[in-house]
Amino acid sequence: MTNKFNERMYKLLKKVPKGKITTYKALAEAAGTKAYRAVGNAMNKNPYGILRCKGKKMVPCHRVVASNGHLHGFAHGLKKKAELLRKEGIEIKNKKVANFEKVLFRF
DNA sequence: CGCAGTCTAGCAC
DNA sequence: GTGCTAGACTGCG
Repeated sequence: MTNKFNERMYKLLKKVPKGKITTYKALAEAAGTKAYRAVGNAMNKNPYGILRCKGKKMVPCHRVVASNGHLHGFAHGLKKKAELLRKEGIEIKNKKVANFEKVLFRF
């Protein structure tokens, strides 16, 4: 039905600059909801996966982590996402964001 | 660690 | 079309 929730997530996610990340909580609250679960669900089940980062619609789900900076079971492999994040300047340590607070983007 | 709260998508009837 | 289940979460006990 309404893609509004989805679009909101993507928009907010796109608002996150490179080398920065955000959390499900931040996205949900920024979207005006408390459904942190729905945020992750939208990323996973919806058409804008990380693989769409080909220059069109870019939804860097890998830039979204749990509230504690921990990389929760992403869809395409935590390892891949960890490397991607590291490439953007985000340090990953044991599947967690080392400098989480430093790279965390606040809306 | 386990339960409750909140929302979307998918499958069943 | 309506109803129930599952899910990449968070907060509290």
